[in-house]
Amino acid sequence: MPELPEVEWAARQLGRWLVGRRVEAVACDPRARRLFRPGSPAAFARALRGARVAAVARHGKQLLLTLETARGPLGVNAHLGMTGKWVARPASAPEPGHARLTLRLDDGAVVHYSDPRMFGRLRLVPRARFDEWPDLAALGPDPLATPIDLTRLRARLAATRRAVKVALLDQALLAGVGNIHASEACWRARLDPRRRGDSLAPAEVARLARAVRASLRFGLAGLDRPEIEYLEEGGENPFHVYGREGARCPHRGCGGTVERLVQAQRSTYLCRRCQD
DNA sequence: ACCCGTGTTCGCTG
DNA sequence: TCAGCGAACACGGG
Repeated sequence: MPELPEVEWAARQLGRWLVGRRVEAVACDPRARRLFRPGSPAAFARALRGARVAAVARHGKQLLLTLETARGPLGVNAHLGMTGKWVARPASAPEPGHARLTLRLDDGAVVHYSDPRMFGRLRLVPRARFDEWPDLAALGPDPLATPIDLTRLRARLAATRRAVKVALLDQALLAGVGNIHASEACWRARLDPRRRGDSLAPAEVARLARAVRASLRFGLAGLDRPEIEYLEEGGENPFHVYGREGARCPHRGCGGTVERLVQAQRSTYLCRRCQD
């Protein structure tokens, strides 16, 4: 599920559901020990009970919740991993499958975090000092929130021998680009994803930066419709090359075929005819 | 049954 | 010292 557009969408939903609300009861799945850091699921539940949610923010794929507790501010850094999902339900509704965290709010609503594979994380950040948290400090700039600094991107790509598509997955380069949009951005920029980072000319870096932002905005536009209440699996593949092995390249007049290959243990989709 | 997966982290290697 | 690589994590879906 989660690429950066989905995480942005989750942040907006969480903002609507949680900000200004008090958490009256918390339940954590005791078997999901690896999800809650530091400490145990029970300790996490104790830390959140009675807190009021002051803000929900996002940087890259990291969600940042600021809570006010009796002992002062407390941060929660949430990451959806591969299969994490936040859902709001009426208190009377059955909880979703693989609910790992359940928050009962003072307005009667119930918000669940569900995550079958438990590759996500729910991390307590003391005093909500996100800027001092090492994992977050290591992230690069967020390409959905701010224009891409071309000088910085050029310098960082010039310093790596890795393939450009693999470099795009490095959250220290740009925070939030995942496997889908890395492929999509290379296709939009007509760049071969196997090109070494240090082989790109300045004009190619500029094309790539535009393509990254265009792909992310395109992804968000597909979600940002008021009638959507929950993100569901299935439906049409909204992407241009991702998951489209064997299809015609959608670039006008190209006539090539989308192919799949593997880079750094992840699928890459490309059209060899127009990406070079 | 078998293979695949929208992500991150850790340990090894050269 | 460090960039880069590959296994590991855990489970559902095709």
